[in-house]
Amino acid sequence: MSYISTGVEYALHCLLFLIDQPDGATPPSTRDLAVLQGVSADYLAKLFTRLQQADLIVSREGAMGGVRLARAAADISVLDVVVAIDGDRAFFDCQEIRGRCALFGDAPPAWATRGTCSIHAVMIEAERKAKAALAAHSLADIAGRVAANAPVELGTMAAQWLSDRAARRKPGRPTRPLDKQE
Amino acid sequence: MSYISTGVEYALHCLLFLIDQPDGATPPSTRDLAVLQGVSADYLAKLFTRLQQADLIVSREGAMGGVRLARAAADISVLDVVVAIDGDRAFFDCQEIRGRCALFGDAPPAWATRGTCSIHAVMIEAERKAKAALAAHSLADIAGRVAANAPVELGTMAAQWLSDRAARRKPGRPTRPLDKQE
DNA sequence: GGAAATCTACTCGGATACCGCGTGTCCGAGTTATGGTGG
DNA sequence: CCACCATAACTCGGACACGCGGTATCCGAGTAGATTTCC
Repeated sequence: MSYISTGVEYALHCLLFLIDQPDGATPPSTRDLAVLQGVSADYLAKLFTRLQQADLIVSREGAMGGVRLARAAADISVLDVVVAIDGDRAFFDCQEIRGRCALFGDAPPAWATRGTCSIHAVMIEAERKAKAALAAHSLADIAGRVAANAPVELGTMAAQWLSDRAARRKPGRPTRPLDKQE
Repeated sequence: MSYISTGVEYALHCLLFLIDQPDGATPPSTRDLAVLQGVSADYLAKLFTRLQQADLIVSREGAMGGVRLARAAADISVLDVVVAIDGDRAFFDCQEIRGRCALFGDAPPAWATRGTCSIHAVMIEAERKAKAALAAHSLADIAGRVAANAPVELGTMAAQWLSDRAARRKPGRPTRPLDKQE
């Protein structure tokens, strides 16, 4: 399976649309974002709770609630999102095979299990290189590259779509008496 | 799950013991290696067929057969082993979410799906960094680092163990007539 | 003494079982804004 | 006019179903060396 889950992909795509949201307006809901991206709303909601626990977003509960970036897009790295969604799962989990070597019988000598396994060390180094690459890109960076390849009206189109969708929410409309319904 | 399977770990540990095997002697069998490492023999055999398909080892079939490195340990990188065992599986498989965006309706415009996804590009870069790190280490490098942390007699102990084990193989001893059994 | 038969120990590859985990769904609980209702 | 209530739209989090793929086991087929047997 791939190292980076599709959950991370969903989250990143959605987070890009949270950039440049006006501060006062009602924030987009996770359902709005899910429909916008064509992904499962329930699943995305679960992903966003993890983003919230990692302090990448702040959420407002209740009607007219929603979600917004916790800090500037330039201060959220791709690695932040990966760790928030997938946890800091290991690139490679060492089974400590060196201790099981038949040369040692049942009791491996101390020098055999001291320090980190030489093979493991290589994997750790590769993992660090990969994570450094992920940490080097922020949400703002990616958004800039997306904008460079898209027509200028994309930003306003997205903002319009989200605000339309927010305006369509109608909390607290009790079911009208039947005689007054149209 | 982790990106690098435990199969790679098994293979690497075993390959280290194939370094410095004398050329003329009977090569170690995969079962020998499995016992030496305390690992499932059947599973390891399956792994070694993949190493053979990747031309990292050469195998000799039949009795007194076995396995040996196909080239110098300095010319086999960790990445070679990873690719041979796990295949070149993707770090991240892009679902092309950008094409599903509700802004586009059913027909995403050409500019939206042209080139590689900006998010995917970041992942590809991280993957290349990781693979470069894996490619930078050879079997010989690792063996050198293992030897540096172990007593000097480790090498001869391992060679002794393997040649003892090879000597114990007794192909072609037919079951003796009952009257001659002890 | 040499050829054939026999037996053992390999590699190779397919079939299959097990199981953890990523993906996705469903639902109840708690929270909050809105609109209607009654005093 | 104001307090209250019902309702809708959220977030949060647990429970659970499903399927894929890594790990592991088993077994038959083919191959090759060693030993015995037989001519």
